[in-house]
Amino acid sequence: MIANNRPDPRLRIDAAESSLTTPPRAFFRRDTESVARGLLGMHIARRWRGRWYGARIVETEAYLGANDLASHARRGLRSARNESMYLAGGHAYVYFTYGMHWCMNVVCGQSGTASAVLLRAGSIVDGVDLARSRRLAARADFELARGPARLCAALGIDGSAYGTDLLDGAAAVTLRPPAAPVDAAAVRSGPRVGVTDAHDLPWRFWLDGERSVSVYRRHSPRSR
DNA sequence: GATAGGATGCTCT
DNA sequence: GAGCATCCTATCC
Repeated sequence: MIANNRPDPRLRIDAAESSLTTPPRAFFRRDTESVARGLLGMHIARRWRGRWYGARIVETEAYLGANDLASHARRGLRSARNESMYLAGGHAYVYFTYGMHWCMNVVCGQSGTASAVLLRAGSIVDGVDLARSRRLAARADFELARGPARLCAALGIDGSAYGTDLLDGAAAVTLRPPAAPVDAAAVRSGPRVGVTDAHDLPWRFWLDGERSVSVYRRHSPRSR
């Protein structure tokens, strides 16, 4: 474990170097919306077979826990599936959905609360060749991690990352601060994608102009 | 380009 | 048993 409690604006990302730079724990103890905004521009780094590769986060969604009907922890629900949502801020909540897709959240708040931020999209900055090999259906590089399941697929993130401390620089999946400051004016917000309940709340955030931001589609009930 | 429908299995009610 | 924090492909314009 590394000392993560000292914010350092000089931190820079270099995937070729060590894994010793992660955001401070205090960053994730704030309110969910602030964390969702602040995650934009950060990098999610994945270590695989001794090599680091990763993506710059360009789109997030805030899920506020017990009082958010769209959250997996709505009404205080606690189960084996969402147990990691109740860990301290900075851990990973990974879930399997639609019978085939993995999606990853960054837990926020204090231990015992269940708010989280879904990583909806990223642009691959390291290991594009590896991401391409995992995402053969992608026609262009900006499509490699456009969408929460695609992001996980491109980086090879699955249930093995469940509960990972993303601020542990030695973990297989870690967070890194932005390589360059993010212009607050470039951050946009709007309704969340694909949720059935509370779909009009503007808790989705993205970086304006990024091609990897996913296409907004409001949830529509499906027949089987 | 936009849209509709199928795939797939886990989770909750 | 119904629904799902999704993605891919085919089809239509």
